[in-house]
Amino acid sequence: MPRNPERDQQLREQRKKLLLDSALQVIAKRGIGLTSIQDIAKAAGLSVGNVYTYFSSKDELFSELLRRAQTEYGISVTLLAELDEDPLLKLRRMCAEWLALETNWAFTIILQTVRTNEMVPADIRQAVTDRFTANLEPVADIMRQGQRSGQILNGDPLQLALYFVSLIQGLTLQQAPGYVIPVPVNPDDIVRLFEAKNTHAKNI
Amino acid sequence: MPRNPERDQQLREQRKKLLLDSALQVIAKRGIGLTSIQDIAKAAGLSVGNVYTYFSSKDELFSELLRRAQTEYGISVTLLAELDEDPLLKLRRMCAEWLALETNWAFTIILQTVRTNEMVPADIRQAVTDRFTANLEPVADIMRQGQRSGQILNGDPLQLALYFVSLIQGLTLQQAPGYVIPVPVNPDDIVRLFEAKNTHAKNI
Amino acid sequence: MPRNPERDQQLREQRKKLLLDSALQVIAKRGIGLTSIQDIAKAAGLSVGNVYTYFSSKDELFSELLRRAQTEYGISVTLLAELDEDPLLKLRRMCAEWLALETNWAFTIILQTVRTNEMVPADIRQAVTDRFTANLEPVADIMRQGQRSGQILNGDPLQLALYFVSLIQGLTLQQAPGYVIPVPVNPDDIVRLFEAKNTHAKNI
Amino acid sequence: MPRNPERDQQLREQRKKLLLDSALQVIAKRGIGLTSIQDIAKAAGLSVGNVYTYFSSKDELFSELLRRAQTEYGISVTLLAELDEDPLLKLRRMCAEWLALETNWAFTIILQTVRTNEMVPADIRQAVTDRFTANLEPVADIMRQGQRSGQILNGDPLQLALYFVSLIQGLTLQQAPGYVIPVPVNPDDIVRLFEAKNTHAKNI
DNA sequence: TATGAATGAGGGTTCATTCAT
DNA sequence: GATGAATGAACCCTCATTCAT
Repeated sequence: MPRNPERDQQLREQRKKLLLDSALQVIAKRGIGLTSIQDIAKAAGLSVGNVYTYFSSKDELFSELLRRAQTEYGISVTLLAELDEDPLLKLRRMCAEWLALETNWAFTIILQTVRTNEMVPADIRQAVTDRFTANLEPVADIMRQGQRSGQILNGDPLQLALYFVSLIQGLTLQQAPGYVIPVPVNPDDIVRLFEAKNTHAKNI
Repeated sequence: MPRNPERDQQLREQRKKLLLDSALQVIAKRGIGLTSIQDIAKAAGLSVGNVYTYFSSKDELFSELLRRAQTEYGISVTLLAELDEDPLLKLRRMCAEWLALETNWAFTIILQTVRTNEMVPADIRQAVTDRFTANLEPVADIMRQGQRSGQILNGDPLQLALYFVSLIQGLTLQQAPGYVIPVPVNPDDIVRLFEAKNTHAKNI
Repeated sequence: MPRNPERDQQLREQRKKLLLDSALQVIAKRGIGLTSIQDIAKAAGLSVGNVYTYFSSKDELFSELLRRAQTEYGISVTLLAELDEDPLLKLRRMCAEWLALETNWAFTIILQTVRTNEMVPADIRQAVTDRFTANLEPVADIMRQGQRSGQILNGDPLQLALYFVSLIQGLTLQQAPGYVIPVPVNPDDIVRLFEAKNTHAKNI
Repeated sequence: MPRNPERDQQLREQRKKLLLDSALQVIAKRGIGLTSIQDIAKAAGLSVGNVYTYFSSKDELFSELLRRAQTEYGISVTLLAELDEDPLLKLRRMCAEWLALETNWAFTIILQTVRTNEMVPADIRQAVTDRFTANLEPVADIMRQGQRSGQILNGDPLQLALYFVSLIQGLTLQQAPGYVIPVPVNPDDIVRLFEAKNTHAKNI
């Protein structure tokens, strides 16, 4: 199989993805502060020096990790919003999926770390914040859909979206592995907070 | 003004408080992982070595910082719960106060960081989690009060308390200084999520 | 000359040996308590951080240093014991060789320091003590050989070995470079202490 | 009781002695490397700063400690040498006393540390070595007495004294607390090494 | 490209010594 | 004199990054 620029580029992308996935795994286990390039390289089965072939710095790797995760999340929530389905069910699915994946926990931590850490370059912080804000839109859409059908509370849909996402993220952060708060968490109960007041009355 | 043991002790306490306050400021800016003893000492105007006159290690300082903040918060929310006042108003107050103080922002970040950071020793993490859980109780009490008067949603009060606190903390984390998400946050709207569905209808 | 794993391993071993030799030199001069990684690195012409590429900690380096020295000594004294030679001559040789080499002086100092220094972790101390005790055996063998031929004093051979080794080590310690005690030291005279009382003249 | 210069001087001497004794105790327990001014002060029930009222530096304290110990030892061994007693018995007593006191262990370690450590100022090292050499004299005297009575081996008495003292010190160093070499040590057996060859024959 | 040794800055911590009270 | 807080240098160790092979 002869080398060609296209195939090289493909391999490069594969390696980058491998490194990013490995990074997320390690961070999920060790926490962001204890994750070194060494750890990531080992988890990916590459050498330390080789990591720098694909990412110019640790910051760039983390930044790229966030970019991809946020983009993926944005796509997935946009698709969800566009589904022809009960809005409340959509919220429930978001909630359940988010709380289920352990990697989301790591991702949320990285997100917060980057957004609250002044050591992170301003442009990266800005980019992360912008994507976060943009990703509120599809959630706000779901809220709007629910409001139209009278299933979801009135009020600024963007605000509701922010509350919903903040609640989920807040809960995610409580789930530090091994130190769980002894209170059950239930997607249905969470979604219920956003249901319109007279839902039941109506139904009855 | 000659020295005496009492005055010495007083000065000691003052210095400890100064260091803890400085630490809070710095951590809020840099994040816990990047906050060095050097930073704290500089912020407090002391030498690095002198920090160890008051705290035997960085861990102890952080642990003490959290202990104090959580204890203070616990007392304040307990007092709030015991007030003879509209439960919804109590929630509103909690919410407003929490989102108003910048120190709460720093404190929330530290709290989350400690609970999610493997660099923090396990026993400290456990202690923090335990206090966090204990501090849910007064909030659950408020929920119970509201449920008895029909003002607050039915369901496990402890769970509702966890949701409420998580939501506030989640929102707090979004408020990174300088990179605010362009969505207004309103305590009344937040409390509304926890109101009983047919409150108004009933009352009317 | 391209790199390959074998050659890498070889270089690694060379570097380790270089570091251990440098450490021995420095410790001999400064004493174990005042020898820093910095000193060792400088003596070896390497950077401080690089030392940790080869040894995971200062303790491990010291421990390895002792392990090698004691193992080498054990082999050499075992070989000596097995020689087909006059036992008294064997003792004389041990004595002369030991007092002659300056590295033995350094080694003795380290040995004693480790065994008497609470800064050294307990397990390392135990290992050193165990090897020291084991290395008494070959010397005791020599004593037994001499006792069989009536050339060496009666009594517990292990005890005699301990006395012999302690005497040599005690003398070694007196030989601090530049501050020598003005008393001549003579291997023959030392060995004479262990000769049987009425050996030759009387028996013949 | 009014102050007067004489009494002040007395108190000063008492405090110095207290500090030196405390230092020896602590060193015997912790080892020289782990003994800090703080430890010594605490053991003596004084404050850290106050130690510097009596000794200008840690080095001076250690140096003074050695000076006193060596002087005391010198006096005691001189008295022993002048006793009208069997020379072999004298050696036996020296040996037994030396190996019995735990503080002698600490003292021997300090002695060796100072003599083999180039960080110690040259003049202190020289002084220690000189006193050590001087203290060999009384031991040599005992040897001479024994040689005159035919009880002790022939040869340079000073050399024999050095061997005897080195042997005792070597054995002392083996007795690191908690890591004892499993070989019994017996003063009688040690003295026997220095007995004249045909002692028994003669006696019989 | 791939490797991992090498570097150097920085972090936590200790401790002899000084100094204001 | 007595106290213990304050200082600053030094120590061990880690880790992002570079570089020779």
